[in-house]
Amino acid sequence: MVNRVTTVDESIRKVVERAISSTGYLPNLAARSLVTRRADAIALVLPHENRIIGDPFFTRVVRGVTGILRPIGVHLVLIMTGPDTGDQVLSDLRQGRLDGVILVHTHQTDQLPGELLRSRRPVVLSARPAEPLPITYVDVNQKAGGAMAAEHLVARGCRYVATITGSLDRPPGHDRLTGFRNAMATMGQPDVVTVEGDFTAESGAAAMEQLIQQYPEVDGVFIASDLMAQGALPVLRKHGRSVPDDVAVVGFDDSNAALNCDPPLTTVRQPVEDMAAEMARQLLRQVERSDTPIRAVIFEPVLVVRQSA
Amino acid sequence: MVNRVTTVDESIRKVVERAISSTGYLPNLAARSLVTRRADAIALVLPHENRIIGDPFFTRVVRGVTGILRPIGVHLVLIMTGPDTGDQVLSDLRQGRLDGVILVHTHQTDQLPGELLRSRRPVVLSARPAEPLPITYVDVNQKAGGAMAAEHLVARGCRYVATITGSLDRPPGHDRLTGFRNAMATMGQPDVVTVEGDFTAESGAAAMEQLIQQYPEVDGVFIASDLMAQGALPVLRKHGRSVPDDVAVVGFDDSNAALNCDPPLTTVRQPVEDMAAEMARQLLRQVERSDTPIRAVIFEPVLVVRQSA
DNA sequence: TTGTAGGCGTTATCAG
DNA sequence: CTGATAACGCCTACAA
Repeated sequence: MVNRVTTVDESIRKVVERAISSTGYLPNLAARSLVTRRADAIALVLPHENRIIGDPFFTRVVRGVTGILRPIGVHLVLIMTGPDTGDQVLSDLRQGRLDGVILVHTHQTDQLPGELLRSRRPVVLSARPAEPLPITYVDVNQKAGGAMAAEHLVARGCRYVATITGSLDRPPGHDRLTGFRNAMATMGQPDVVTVEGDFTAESGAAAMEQLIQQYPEVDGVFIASDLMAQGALPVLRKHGRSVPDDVAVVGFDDSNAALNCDPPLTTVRQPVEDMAAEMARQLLRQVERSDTPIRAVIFEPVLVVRQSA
Repeated sequence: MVNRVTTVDESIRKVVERAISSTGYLPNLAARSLVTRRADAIALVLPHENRIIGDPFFTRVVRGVTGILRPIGVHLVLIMTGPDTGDQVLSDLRQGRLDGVILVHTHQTDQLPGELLRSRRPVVLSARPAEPLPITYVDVNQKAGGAMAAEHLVARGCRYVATITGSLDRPPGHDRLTGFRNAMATMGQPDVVTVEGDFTAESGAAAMEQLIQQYPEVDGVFIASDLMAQGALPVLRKHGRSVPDDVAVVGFDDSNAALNCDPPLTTVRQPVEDMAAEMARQLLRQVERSDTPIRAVIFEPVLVVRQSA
């Protein structure tokens, strides 16, 4: 009756409600949880590496997820992966402390997705799993993003285009390169110089160093993350190349790093908040009914033009 | 008996434990919570602004707190402040969904600390409250940090020293300046040019612009956060000043921003992980026994010398 | 040492 | 439409 039941006299309801608000009564959620079998809490699981959680990307994920969870009073439990995270999460799920899990940037070596799947718990991934799994995920159209970068560089007149990729063993790194290459090929430049980074600023700097040695005539670079671009720009400057006049640079993500770059970075923006909100929605749907069909929701990226290209 | 009871035969205990592990039995925590009156969850409350949670500082807080919480199975619930966060948190506390709260970078206008205090719930702040409150907090010795910056700049021979401060209406901003000024005065330079920023990269850039106009002979600057320094460095370059030869720069925080700077930033490091761990410990102590005395735990900063000064 | 009953605060069910 | 009662799963006490 504390909950919304329609079958009550208005008069008596008023009285009770007055009593409630005067007493400051609040239902004990542990007791409720005991019978409803809902924890009203979901976990956001992140790789433990320094960068990810300090990455502005993460802020946006939290904001998007919170936007959905907060209004319905569901808690967001933050979990950084560690040696025994898998067991931890699994038992939290079984113990009824967690209703489901959002896995962000999980590595392909992780067994967690598979285990969660096997135990038939609500799960959503933040990107296409490396190996095909019957699992719901939300992603940005990575290939389209890579293609947008290619088209922008060519359109602004770059003739010697190269790319610094992310980790190629991870789907986003792989797909961005594929999209970029395909688009370049379509525009008559099938052979693009490629250097592999690992999404970090340091790797971006190293890759740019290598790129300049190997391909000094370069006049346009697609760098598969803003963070790598942030590392790469000082290297260009060090070598006396001005951006965008000597070399045009397009990043990926539109993180704060893009704004902190000098010059501000032209980049491919992912609608991270929207994607995160969708992850939350998909997860809640699974919590609601366990027979929810598996889905892949793909968002379209947008090119944000600033000064680097 | 599932818990540690000593009054049991070794033999039978073995049997039961085998059964437990083979069945994969796990106690339902909602039920346990119902009787123990513990949620085994605490909240980390952060200001909602873009920057804080995307700030590497935040990563370190999470890592420190998680280090304490994880081993004892306590959940970390992430809450970004919003219009009604206060009520939300308070009712979560009352409903027994939360055992306590860590307030990070709370603004002085927030009424939450006072309310929590009044309802006698476990709370810990991440810094000295603006107005004196009988509340437990963990902080770095901000003044000592400011003084270290001053001493380093003077020691390396800077004669025209200035500072870009953080928000002066916030204790850290205020205290860093005080410590810096006092130390400069002690070393015979009582009048230091001061420009106020607000801890953001943009404000750092604007402040540096203003500083160069107003005090062109400047050859050493203490910038009260790495993020502001990151914004300020391109401005120095734009004006043809090389760092550290023309102008030496010392930051504060030792966030990743310090490493992403060009050149890498000499900065005052806060032991954020340790501080966060201490916050968790203090909070758990309060959860354990509500008569835990109020404490202020102060950590000492360390100067990290890189290339900017 | 082991077994049993009662209660924690809700929700859900089933007569009245 | 209302009111009583049985779970929910665990812990604590008290008996056996």
